[in-house]
Amino acid sequence: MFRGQYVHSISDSGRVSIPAKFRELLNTKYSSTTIIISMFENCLLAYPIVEWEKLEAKMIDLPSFKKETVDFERYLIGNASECQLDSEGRINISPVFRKNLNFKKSVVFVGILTRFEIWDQKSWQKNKELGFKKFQKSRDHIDEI
Amino acid sequence: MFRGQYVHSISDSGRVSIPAKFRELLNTKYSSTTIIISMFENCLLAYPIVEWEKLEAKMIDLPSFKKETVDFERYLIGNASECQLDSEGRINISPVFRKNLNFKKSVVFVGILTRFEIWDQKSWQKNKELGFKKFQKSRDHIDEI
DNA sequence: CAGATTTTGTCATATTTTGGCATATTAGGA
DNA sequence: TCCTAATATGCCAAAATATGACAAAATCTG
Repeated sequence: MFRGQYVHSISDSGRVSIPAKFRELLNTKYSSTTIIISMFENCLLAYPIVEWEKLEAKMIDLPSFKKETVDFERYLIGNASECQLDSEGRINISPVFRKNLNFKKSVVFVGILTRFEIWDQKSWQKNKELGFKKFQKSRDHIDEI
Repeated sequence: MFRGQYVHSISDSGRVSIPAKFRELLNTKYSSTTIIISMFENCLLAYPIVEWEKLEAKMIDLPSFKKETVDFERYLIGNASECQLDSEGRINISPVFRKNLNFKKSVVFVGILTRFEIWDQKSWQKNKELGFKKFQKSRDHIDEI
């Protein structure tokens, strides 16, 4: 499972290395270093190809013409792009993504079970206190755990 | 069961040894010295991998994109990291954790049944009086015991 | 098509993490 | 209270990791 936070620096050309722990998981559990990256709220969302395909399979079953489905799919699929890790475990993040999310010098990788997020470090910091408050609030709704 | 308090010192690189009593429990009851640590309010939360996976199994069934789920998982899993005790019974605590929780020289291990907490010694001292007040208040809400 | 610019692959190196040993410290028993 | 065994921790060498540099390849532009 993807877990934890890692801060990496990103080059001017948008190159960044994926945390070793995540690479290992891709190699062992997923036997593939191909990932799909798409936009999410203030961050990028990255899935191992296998997990992404599960997601697509579920999306295909959503009611095609429902407004919410169209909006959801257009955003998530429309922004998706496939990446291959290179021999050093790095990927390139396109100028479009970097511009939209304000990626500057450092980014934060955040592992969340079957996927991971990529944040600009400053945005992540800003979201931190908010994140904790949100967590506190969410706890009341997560009665099952 | 994890019980009791132990004060240990933490190296500049974030290395700290787990109390022998806890290690013994991991070996005997859990047959694994892999633990997951995550941030919680003012301290780290540590679970034997088996106990943690019970939590994750529940989390994986939550609706992935719902706001409450994202907030909850981003915080709890995003802050989690897997640790293998080394041959000397030590783990590393990442710079992110140490910074957030203000871990200085000494930390306190606090055993709580199926998990244990790790506090910065000073924060632990500070929270002591507060802790008693909170305990007093909580008593009225614990109906099951 | 030629030159300029960007992307990619490879190597080198600084930094961090890990493993193992040796010593200091603590706890428990006689 | 002292002795012994267990435990914690400092230290150093070895390995892994992140990232900067640069040349080769690919792509874009006029």
